[in-house]
Amino acid sequence: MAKKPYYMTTAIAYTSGKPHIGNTYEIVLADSIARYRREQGYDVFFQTGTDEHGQKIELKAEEAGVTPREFVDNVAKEIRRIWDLMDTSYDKFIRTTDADHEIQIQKMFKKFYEQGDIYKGYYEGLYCTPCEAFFTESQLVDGKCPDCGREVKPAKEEAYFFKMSKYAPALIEHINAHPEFIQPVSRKNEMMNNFLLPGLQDLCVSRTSFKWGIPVDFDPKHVVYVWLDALSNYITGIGYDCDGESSDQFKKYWPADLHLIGKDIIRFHTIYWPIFLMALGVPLPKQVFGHPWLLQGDGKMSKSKGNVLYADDLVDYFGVDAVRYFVLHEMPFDNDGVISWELLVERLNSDLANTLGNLVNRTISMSNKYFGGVVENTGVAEPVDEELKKVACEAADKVSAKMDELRVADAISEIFVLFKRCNKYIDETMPWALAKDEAKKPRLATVLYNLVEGICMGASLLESFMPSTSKKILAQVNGTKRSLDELKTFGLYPSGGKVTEKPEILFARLDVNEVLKDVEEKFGKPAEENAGEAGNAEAAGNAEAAGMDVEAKPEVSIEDFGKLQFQVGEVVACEAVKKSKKLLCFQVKVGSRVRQIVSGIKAHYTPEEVVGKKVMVITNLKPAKLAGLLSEGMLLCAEDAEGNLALMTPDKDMPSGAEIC
RNA sequence: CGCGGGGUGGAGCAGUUCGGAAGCUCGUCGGGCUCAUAACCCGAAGGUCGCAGGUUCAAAUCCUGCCCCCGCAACCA
Repeated sequence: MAKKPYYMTTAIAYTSGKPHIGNTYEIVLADSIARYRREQGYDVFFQTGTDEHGQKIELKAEEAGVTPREFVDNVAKEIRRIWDLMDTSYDKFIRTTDADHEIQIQKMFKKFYEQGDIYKGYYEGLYCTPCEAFFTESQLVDGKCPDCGREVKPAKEEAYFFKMSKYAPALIEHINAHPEFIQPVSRKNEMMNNFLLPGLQDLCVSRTSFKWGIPVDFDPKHVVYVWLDALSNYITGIGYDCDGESSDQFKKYWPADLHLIGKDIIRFHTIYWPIFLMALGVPLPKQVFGHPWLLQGDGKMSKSKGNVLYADDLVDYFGVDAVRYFVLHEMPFDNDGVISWELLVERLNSDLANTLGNLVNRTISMSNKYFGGVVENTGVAEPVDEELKKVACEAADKVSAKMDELRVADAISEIFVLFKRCNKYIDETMPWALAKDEAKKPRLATVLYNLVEGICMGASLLESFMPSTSKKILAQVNGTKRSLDELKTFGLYPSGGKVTEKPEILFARLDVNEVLKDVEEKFGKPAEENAGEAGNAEAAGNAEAAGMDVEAKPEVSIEDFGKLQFQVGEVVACEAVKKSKKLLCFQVKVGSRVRQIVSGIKAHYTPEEVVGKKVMVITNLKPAKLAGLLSEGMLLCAEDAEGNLALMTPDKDMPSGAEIC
């Protein structure tokens, strides 16, 4: 009987930079699902890849002084290196810069155009020529360009639009008819209420403002909107052809069984993507699952705080499987998870070293000590064995039930229930006591047999989540991996098998403080302060004594420096910007002129306390519009590791307008 | 009134769909055991389930109002 196909994908990673642990989480999650589905007998095709077009990448490449192509090649390589490091079993790694993908996108775009789903229209607005940007009436400042303050004039720019509204009713019907389509279900209402029911606007699906994208072949000054480009990877990657020459692979695997994505991009996957597919006449994917996020313990991951976690750094400390275990275990079904060095150490110690590693180690040690490593089932059963056997035989079904709901964290927990039960069984049977009585040797043999068997069963289930640990354990006890069917039976370990003489420590315990200290040295900053007990005061004290290091910027010449103009300004008025959490709007007198400066320091200063202060201002910064207010310059502040700000003021009284050099 | 998520013993979370004895992991304390990676097993302490009202025989769960935290976005020039 042919295996049932199962096609699943991750979102493709955007190649704007190195992926952090949160991005890496998705591929590991997907991998565990893919592996388990294979275990369940599906013919799985698991696709991941990279999304490589767009203005942001064009800019990043420019900053880095390389071509976009070189830039994405580098990043894609790095992403793939990390995916491989994490032992993920993807079948295909697609890149949106692949030639066959690009050709299909062009064909699709043309098809949409020819069948009237895409029409050429105009993006209308008020245009500022020097800034090359459109603005709406409400964005203007005094009727002028909010960026540069110059005149704007009505203009329109050519663009292609997709008629979303045409397909909206069909999509609404589909979502209602298939409640499992959007997971978790709480997201379904969000999509319906916020986007579908109020009415979809036509989507602008081409850009002329940058070049790094797939050109529209019949109108090359346009490039295809990145989302249309990126989403389509799910079909182009398996051989979809717009002219009806799709591959056998496509026919076999489409529609996809699962799109696994972050919760932030559910809208694109449950509205735009289905509509594009409808327009192509291709069936819709069966399910889109928006997983939660993995957050840093102390909040936002930020490069300036130096606290971004990367998979490869974590792997250096804990190993691949421990990191896999952590991200899978710590991530609940529909809530964000938390990750930090401390939590990682805690999980490693308690679950992996203590519960699992120690179990395997003590079992093998006893087998060697009492029976020279030979594991024999003498059949001397006692009632106490039943509970162990029951837990062992039910484990596979319980794991499967959780996996079918995509509750991966819960599935792993079920496996650990078995390992914990094994540890308990050792205490119940007290093998060391049995060993003292020669007459009880047969019973002792059975006890150890049962333990080895339990470990084999648990290790087999572990394969989807911690593949190399699973292999290591089975190798140490000289067992073979069981299929899910075989896991319903207790006692398949061949009697007379021999375990390894020297059990290797699977997971070594780590000392939290040592790890933190090490991390601090290696990354130059505390990864995270100990919560509680004088942590903050102490941290502040330490920072005071040690100073704080920040990421160094490239050296600049005196000429570069000279381009900036700093002056002393006097705050003559200040008020909070309404509707803004962070901004204060200052009137700063610099020389004879009073200029308006908007600054994000509301959390640190009240308007009253800053009036009258002399401050340091960059006066030749290009004006910008913040919250609709023109800001001409920037107030300089010092910022500490906690993000506290202090305005810079002159040491002695200086007249407003005095140049700082 | 921008969108969204959240506030449950010291920490991290489940439970909220469809009211019905407050649960899990870690930590702490006490005990047991000694095969093992100071590991394992048992037990205990510890919670006004953010606040205030309401519905109900019964509310963490339903309703109303409020407070606080966090993402995203706009606006950390």
